[in-house]
Amino acid sequence: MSTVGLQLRELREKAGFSLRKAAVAIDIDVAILSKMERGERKFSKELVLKLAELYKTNSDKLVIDYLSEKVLYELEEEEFGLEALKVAEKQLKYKKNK
Amino acid sequence: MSTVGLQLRELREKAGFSLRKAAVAIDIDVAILSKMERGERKFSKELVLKLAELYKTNSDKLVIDYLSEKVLYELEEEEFGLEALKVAEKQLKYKKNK
DNA sequence: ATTACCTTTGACAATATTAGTCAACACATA
DNA sequence: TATGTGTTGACTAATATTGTCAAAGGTAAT
Repeated sequence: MSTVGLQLRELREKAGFSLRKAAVAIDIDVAILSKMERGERKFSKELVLKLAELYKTNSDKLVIDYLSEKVLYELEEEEFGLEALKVAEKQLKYKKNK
Repeated sequence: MSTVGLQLRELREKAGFSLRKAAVAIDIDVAILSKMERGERKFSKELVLKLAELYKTNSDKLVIDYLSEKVLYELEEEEFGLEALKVAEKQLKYKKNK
């Protein structure tokens, strides 16, 4: 399950766009959008932003979830995934204070 | 800087392997190992494990750092990188208890 | 100064992964 | 039937990753 996909599907429906209309509006093939919403294909950040704009919604949470999914994808099945995340977090915090 | 690269370089030197010998032992081109140790190319997990074994050292920390680097690479320059990590962590913890 | 190592570098080819295109399908409804 | 909906799979194109190779430059010993 892709939460970004589900979120964007809901947003699209609430905004009254058909899959085709939305795809045309952001200039991609309808097949791609269909697959992305269902998690069969990964989103790109660019498309997440375009869709958020199209649906007139704030993109922050969407982007965060998008990144989170990307990270989890890399860590799936990894025994030390959680430890790796903690190390990454520490490094990132440190970097921010540079 | 790649901490995995640096760590593996130190380990190699302590174990008394030349770059060439180590590369031969794990069956890769010496150029690749050279680049990996210096962070010019990404390691694969498989190679990290092979090298750890070659150097007779525990691989856990190396793997964790390897994964952490991979994750940070995806998040570099991302405004919401830290938030994404936290979401990912939460999801991973949840998943572990399934 | 040549031999024998070492590491680094860059150009190139091979492969794998990801992204995009397209046509057809199934479903519903006017 | 005609129109609009979303889904699917096969195919191609583009991009990224990996592997190969030859050559360069360094160091040390003889």
